[in-house]
Amino acid sequence: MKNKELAKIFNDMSRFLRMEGVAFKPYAYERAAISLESLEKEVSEIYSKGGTKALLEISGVGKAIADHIEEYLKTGKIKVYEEQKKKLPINLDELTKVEGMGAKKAKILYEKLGVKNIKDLEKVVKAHKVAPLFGFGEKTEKNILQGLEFLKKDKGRFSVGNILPTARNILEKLKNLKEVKTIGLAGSVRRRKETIGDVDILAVSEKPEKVMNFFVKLDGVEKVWGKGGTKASIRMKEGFDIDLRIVPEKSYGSALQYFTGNKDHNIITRRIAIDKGLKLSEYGVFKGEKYIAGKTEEDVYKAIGLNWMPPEIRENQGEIELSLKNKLPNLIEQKDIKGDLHCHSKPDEVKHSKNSKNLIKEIAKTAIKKGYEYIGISDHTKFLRIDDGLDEKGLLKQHEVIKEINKEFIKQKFDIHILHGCEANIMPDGSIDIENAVLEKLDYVIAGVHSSFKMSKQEMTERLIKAMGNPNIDIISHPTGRLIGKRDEYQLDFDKILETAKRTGTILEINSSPYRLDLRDIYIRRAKNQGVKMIINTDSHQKEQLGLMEYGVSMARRGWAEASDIVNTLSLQNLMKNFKK
DNA sequence: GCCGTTTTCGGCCCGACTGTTTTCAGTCG
Repeated sequence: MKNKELAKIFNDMSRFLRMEGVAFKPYAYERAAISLESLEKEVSEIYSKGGTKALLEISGVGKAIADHIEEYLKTGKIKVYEEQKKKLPINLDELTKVEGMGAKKAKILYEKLGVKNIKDLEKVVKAHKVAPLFGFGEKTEKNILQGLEFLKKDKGRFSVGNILPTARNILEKLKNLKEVKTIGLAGSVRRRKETIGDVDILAVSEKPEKVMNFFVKLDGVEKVWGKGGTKASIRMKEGFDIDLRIVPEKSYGSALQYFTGNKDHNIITRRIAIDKGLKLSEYGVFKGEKYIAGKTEEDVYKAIGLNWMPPEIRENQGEIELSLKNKLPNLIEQKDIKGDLHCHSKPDEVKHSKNSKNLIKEIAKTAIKKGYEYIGISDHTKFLRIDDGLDEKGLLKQHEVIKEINKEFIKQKFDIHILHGCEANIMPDGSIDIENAVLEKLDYVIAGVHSSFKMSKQEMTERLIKAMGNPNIDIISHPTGRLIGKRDEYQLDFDKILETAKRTGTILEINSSPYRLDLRDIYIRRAKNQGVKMIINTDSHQKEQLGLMEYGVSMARRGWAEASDIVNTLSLQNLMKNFKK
């Protein structure tokens, strides 16, 4: 993990240098940081095997930075960095999160007003001490204040599950304008990041003013940040921003390429262009003044010697290297999914109502519409009293109900098979809240942690390892327990979890709920690399939520998963082979 | 500070927009 620590330090050093007005050096540190972040090997390992000479092999690392790395590995500190921090003891990470605050402004505010962090910033802004400063003004002060309030309200980022439907809606409205020739989403929404800062939309139009005027007057616009000839930016009442850019038709592909990739991906692609004697910008690929490509993304990547790659992986995590070698993964797609095994019905109906079949039938019919081959009902179990968890008796009764529905469906020629499972609870000691004798009778069993989240890393790891050792537990639901923006993942030795999953043949869930998205991308990639099987489920509590599958699939794609890594891409028969009994 | 089919010096990703200025710096993506 030294790679990450060093990357952060070099990023900080880069920003310090930028604040001092030093030219070009910041780039060098930034590049080294990017390089370290995407390095596959541990830098400490590289150093222990080959010394500073081996460090020089890392791209972006030269003599000075190699020395810094060596110093850090030996002493845990880098002297010049510590000195920089002493000279300017400000929390840059925090301050630059405020919209409109960059490194230079932060430095001035520290020197003139002693601002070290967000709290200080709020104080001086509210006391109107900022506006009179040279280079600042009334508007800047007001913008900083708004930026601060925005950060407080929702931490500045929104769940992709909240953003995507609104974004699609607006896209549709713009698409209907006759002045709009082509339009599409870019940015982190297109990459399907779990949280989105703002939405980027790109369009081609010969009458940009008309499109812009329509855009800033859309329903739900709270504020217009700015509107120029080719770019406009609005704040929606829901609290997030949307940027619209109008580009020439021959630049649509290059603009899409540029506004989709994350920063690192773009820096690298532009550097690759330079190495080939070309220039890549949002306007196209150029050789000198001459336009070479830009109309489509495919053209752009091809012009600089790369293969087109799916937006979800454009994060400089090795995709560029693989693209050069023609070895990009064949990512899983929504159409590969053959069923959803984490669907809740209303256990209450099973216990009390005579019509307990109805909801399960509705869920199954929704699944048929989605083209699924199977659907799994997996309700909570008895420990979760608040969610009407089923006890052993209830589960057995539900099992009979589902058997009957399957028989009815066969008669009526409904083309789906309903599997019966449950989502049992993993108790703090790793035991399960339902007797094995009953679990055995079900088609499959999901188990998850729904209580005591604050255990030590060792305890929580042992808790899960014990559950995975249970021969009746097939799937671990939402394995890290995080709730996006609300609750951190619990402490877990994920390497040990992967090792155990592999050894015991336990499947890890990719939970599609936009509030969970758990496993997240980086864990999916690690699971894939270890050969651990995964399943993408919706955890739906209403039949409409079966549609959340797309978020799970996107997360899986961000984790580089292919269909072969995900068991619910298999036919029913082959799926069953992945269960323990 | 780093790098090299423009290779040991000279360039580094790049353009739009805002707010402050009065020709441009800072920020963003």
